[in-house]
Amino acid sequence: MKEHKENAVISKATIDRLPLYYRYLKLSQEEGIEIISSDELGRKIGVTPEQIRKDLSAFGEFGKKGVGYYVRELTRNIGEILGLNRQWNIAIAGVGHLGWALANYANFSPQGFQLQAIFDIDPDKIGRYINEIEIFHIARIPEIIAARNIQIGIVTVPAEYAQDITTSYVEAGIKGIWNFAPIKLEVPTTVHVVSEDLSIGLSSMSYYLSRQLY
Amino acid sequence: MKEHKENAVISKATIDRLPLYYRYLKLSQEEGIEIISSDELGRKIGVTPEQIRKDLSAFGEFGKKGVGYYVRELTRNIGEILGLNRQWNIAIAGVGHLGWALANYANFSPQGFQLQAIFDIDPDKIGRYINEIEIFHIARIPEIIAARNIQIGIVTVPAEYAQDITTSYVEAGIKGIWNFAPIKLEVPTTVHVVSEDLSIGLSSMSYYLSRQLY
DNA sequence: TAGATTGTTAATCGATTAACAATC
DNA sequence: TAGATTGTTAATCGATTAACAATC
Repeated sequence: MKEHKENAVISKATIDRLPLYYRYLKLSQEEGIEIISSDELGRKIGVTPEQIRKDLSAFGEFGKKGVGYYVRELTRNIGEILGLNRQWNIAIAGVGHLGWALANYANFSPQGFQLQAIFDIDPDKIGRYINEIEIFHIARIPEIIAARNIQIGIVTVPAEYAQDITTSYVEAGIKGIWNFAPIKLEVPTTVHVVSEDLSIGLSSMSYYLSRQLY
Repeated sequence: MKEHKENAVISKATIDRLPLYYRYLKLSQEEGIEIISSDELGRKIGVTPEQIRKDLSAFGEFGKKGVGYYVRELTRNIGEILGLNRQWNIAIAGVGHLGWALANYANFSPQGFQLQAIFDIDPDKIGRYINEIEIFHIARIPEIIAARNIQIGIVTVPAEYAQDITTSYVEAGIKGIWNFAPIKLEVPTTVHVVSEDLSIGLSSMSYYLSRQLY
């Protein structure tokens, strides 16, 4: 197999599609499928085969001409590219409805994301457990983040507290923020922020439905 | 004021930024701010001023040269563009952790999104209420969607049931699907799907952190 | 060998950024 | 008037699609 092209700059669009490929490949692997073509994969996840081949080619040559991709091998390769072959320790700040839902999200662990701590400010919640993970007061963010080697912090606090929590996270050494608050977070360039702005989806839906409905 | 440019094709990127503008403008309005420049707005939400002006220019001329935008007027205009000046009736299918969180999401109603029904298959949940909204058996989707004039259906069922629920929704007359299941849904072209694929954010984060961390 | 499918280059498409005239 | 800021056109940048040689 060829070497990865380590120094090329990869587009964000490509990176956002890799998890899609990975997920479907893993499913195929579990179903015992050994080979898949870019055409087949593309049809299943809604991406053109050219796009898939282009995306993958940024990292190396994973397929066999005239044959397709070996599912097990490609899965392993994409997993490696995405850094999913290691454990990431994560924390949640804010046990509202959404934080609670995320704390219960089983989807984390299979991919190496391990919830290690939960933070809130409500005295009634502190000391309780969600799925065996303890809820701590937010004042303990510095201590716990460091002690448990947590790299990723989830922000599910109300918008008005989101920046403060983020700052605490960053000062505690967090390297990635998964933000669900509907504001733009200020972080140093060394910290990576992924924002899930849920209300945007609904509003854009409203736009399209308005135009189409009558 | 000038006429809107009704027949131009607007990019999806533009539409996805409008809710961002709208939200910040609404906040500004509540704070009593009367005028805002594209520069100021852009700084606050992390979009370049040129981009904002370009986006808005697709719909009309909403600003005053040398002055900026009247907050109240621009808010109203964007709200109109997005179709937020009317009520949208929505339903949720799947009362797992995420469905439950969304059912409790207060963010809906202020923008005219009104939760009208919840569906699940679990006999223990049927007949119960979340925030005064009743949980019905999914078999009643056709009846309830029609009776309550529900236009938008949320999908928070497990992946393996997501397509069936979607099909039920569509056959019942739903025009928009807000999908949280990690699969590609098949719908007629007349139905608009917005997907929130939460696990992608975490995986792409893993990619960036891997590259940066050591 | 013939058919299938990859990997990659070139062409196209679309979105962002720069620049600036218009004008408040 | 001078300074500020919009709206828009042109230039640039980036991402997708098309095409096809390579090869299994």
